[in-house]
Amino acid sequence: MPYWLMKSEPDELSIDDLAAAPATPIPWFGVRNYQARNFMRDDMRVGDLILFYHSSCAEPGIAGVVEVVSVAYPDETQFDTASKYYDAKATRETPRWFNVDVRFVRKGGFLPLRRLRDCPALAGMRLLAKGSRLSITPVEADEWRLIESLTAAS
DNA sequence: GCCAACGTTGGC
DNA sequence: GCCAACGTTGGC
Repeated sequence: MPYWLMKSEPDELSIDDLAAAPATPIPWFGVRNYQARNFMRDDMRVGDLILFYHSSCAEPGIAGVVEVVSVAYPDETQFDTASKYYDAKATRETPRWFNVDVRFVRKGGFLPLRRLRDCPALAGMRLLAKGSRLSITPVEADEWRLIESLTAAS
């Protein structure tokens, strides 16, 4: 079972927002990076688990877990001229951008980025790679297990 | 607000 | 296809 990490700015969508409507599938719209899109479109499967990461905020870090509940389908916002995610080059015949739906699984003990960096066994995480800005990254099974244990202990 | 790093665009 | 310019991300 593959594991992932997805970044969200808590001002836009936080773990508490998700926890407030736990059964609701949330379309992960607005991804406008080809690598991140390809992960969703080509590699994500229903049931995959995702670390939910708070970025661009006072305390960045892992805030919880969500799961994939639909395979990827065309991101509706690319067709919406009123959306900031509108893409004039996308058409319904040849959509450019895709999103999966996710659903809340749990809110964990908050695991700050600073603590991830302190952990030698996590040094290889894609998230921590120098200059990495990808909003969706794969997580190795051993990284996932370690993060689970750190989260449980915090 | 700063700035390093990266991705995309577009002229040539 | 190259690459400079520009825009964005995201920690600090």
